[in-house]
Amino acid sequence: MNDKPPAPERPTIRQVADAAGVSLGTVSRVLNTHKSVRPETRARVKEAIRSLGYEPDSVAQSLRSRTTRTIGCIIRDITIPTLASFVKGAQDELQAANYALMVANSESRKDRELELLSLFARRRADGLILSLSSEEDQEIVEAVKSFHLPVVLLDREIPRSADSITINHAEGMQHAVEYLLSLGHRRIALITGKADLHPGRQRILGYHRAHEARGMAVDPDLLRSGSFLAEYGFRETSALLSSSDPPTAIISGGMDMLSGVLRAVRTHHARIPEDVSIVACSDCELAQFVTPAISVIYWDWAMVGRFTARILLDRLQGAASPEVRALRLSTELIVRSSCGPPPASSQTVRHSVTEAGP
Amino acid sequence: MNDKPPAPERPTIRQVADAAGVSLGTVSRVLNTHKSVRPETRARVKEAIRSLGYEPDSVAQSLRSRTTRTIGCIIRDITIPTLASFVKGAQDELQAANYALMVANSESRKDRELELLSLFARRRADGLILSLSSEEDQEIVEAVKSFHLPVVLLDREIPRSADSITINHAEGMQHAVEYLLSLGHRRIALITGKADLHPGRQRILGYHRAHEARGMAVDPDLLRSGSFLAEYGFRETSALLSSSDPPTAIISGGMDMLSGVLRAVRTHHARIPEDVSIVACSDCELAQFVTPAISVIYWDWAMVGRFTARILLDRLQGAASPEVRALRLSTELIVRSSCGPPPASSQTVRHSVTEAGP
DNA sequence: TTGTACGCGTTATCAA
DNA sequence: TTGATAACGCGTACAA
Repeated sequence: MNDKPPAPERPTIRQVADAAGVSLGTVSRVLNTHKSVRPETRARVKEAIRSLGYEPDSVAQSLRSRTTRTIGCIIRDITIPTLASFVKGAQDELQAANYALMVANSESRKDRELELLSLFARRRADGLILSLSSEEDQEIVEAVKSFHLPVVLLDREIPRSADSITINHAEGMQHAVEYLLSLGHRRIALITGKADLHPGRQRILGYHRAHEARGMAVDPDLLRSGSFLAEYGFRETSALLSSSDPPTAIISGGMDMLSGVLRAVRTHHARIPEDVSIVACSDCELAQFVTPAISVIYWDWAMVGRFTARILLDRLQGAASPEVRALRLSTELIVRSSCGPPPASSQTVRHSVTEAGP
Repeated sequence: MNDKPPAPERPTIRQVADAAGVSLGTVSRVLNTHKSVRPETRARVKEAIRSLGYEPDSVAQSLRSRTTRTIGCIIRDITIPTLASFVKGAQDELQAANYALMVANSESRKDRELELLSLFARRRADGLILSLSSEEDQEIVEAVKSFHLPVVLLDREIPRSADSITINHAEGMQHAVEYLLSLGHRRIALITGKADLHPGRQRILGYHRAHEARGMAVDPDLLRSGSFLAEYGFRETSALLSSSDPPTAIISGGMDMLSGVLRAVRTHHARIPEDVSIVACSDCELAQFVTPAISVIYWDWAMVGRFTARILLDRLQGAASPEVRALRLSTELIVRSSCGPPPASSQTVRHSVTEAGP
């Protein structure tokens, strides 16, 4: 019966059936716990499974079930510590539900994103977690919409087209600016990404709100909105610090921008917080262990990951309402030692500039 | 012929064939560039493919080809920045060769590792990158050996059973210790993992070699070999600093241990490098941006990732010799500001202790 | 050069 | 309760 000389390969359900002296259908029923199997045969089949070390081939299962139990995830760069935390959180949750996560780095490049999107399509991912470089680019938005799969956008919003989980950057930024204002700062710089992406847009919003709440005008020169990269943080911090009327506080408005900002501060031999106060967006080892420790707008990235996975799993298990879900997570201001009152010398300068505002 | 009412799904090769008015075999030949296709029909098929937006289903391909173009990777924790760099490097290389990488965190737990190993088996990974928690545990070693797949061990060695890429920690450590000795230090502590794992074992070896080369005995109390975790670094650093005869230099012998060591140093209000010199193993943002910047034993993790992928790809493409390959990467000592001469007060103490050695 | 038919390992339907 | 059989989508001998 079992005449297969060159078969050192993995056993199939067929071989288990032969070994147990039953049909392949019966083995399948045992595996999937269909009750209609006599206990006696069930035991015999289980024994055969054990002795052969049989494990179902998930590729074949996928072909049949039209489901891969695989989630695709496109992020900027897994090397960014906060994103790694996110990935881990999502992965833990997904793995517990027997799903695998496949992560890919886009480097924020549109071509890579489109490529990866089609990669995940070919690989028949069951769902997608996306943190794309644009919320508006038609090609990308169309590509996302064309997926008839559960998609969760991470810190992005494409209204009415996909579930999303976002951070309340506006609120967090407003609190941070209010805090700096309360310390006496009147020239607070914000360096962040462009307003065409949720995080940049919301941070700018919060920045404005905090000023408005005090009836203060915003000096547009203090608002640097171009990129989230550390390199941009370095460049703009350098420019700000060497300007004729430098800020007394700088907010590093990107999750991995802080190193660039700190590098510039050191290059300019500015002391923190004596010469300039610093606040960063999202916590990291660097912010905690640098001296002085940097105050941050905090949220739990791993939890965001778990939530994201939950949303996805709910959709996949049909346990979700048909409407688009949009979760928004609050932030918390963690005060450390990087903020103090503005240097006394800036007091006079301050006024002349507030007047020079728009 | 094409009576499939509810078919808003992805087109199959079948539908492409119908659309082009050829048989399904011909479409397959076009897709796989089998030359024996008349240019005219080839064009017609390509047009059909384009207009239907057809993409081959890689699940079905996998079932046929018995290959998934997927590599499994088990590491301790993707959250460790250095490992994230490794993963990224490997991923870049693999993606270029049209392979996908599936990463899973083991938290160094044996049960998780076995579980993940069997997960990757079920999912029919084509190859594995493993950085396991043990090189000796029989159950694990057997599980690894039982895979008839290309496997590359990351910074681990199981002789004669799988390719491996390791870091020359012994050499790196020896240089680091020699450097500290040359600064005048005579009581240099090393905190690292157990000797049952390559990195710990090799670091301890290098530590001993550097002492031997100077004819110096090693005070066993200065060698703390228990774990690579930051928490262990914190504990042992605390213990060392509050001992009656503290070290004048401490080597943080784990890729993500530094934060723990630094935390302990600060808790004890010790100044770096005035009171204690510090060297870390493997570079990271933290080491670079903390003040003073920490000297490190450096190697390029992303390159290790790319090499690892290369080894794997060579095997998968049959372009590798049958013998087991064992690549070993050199390290480089990056001197920053965390090391200086030992404090003068330690001079007298030093001698009494060298004599008290084993 | 092109079409047909089979098999990859499952699950599910339908008879027995 | 169980066994035979038809898909799932693709690649490939083999036949035409």
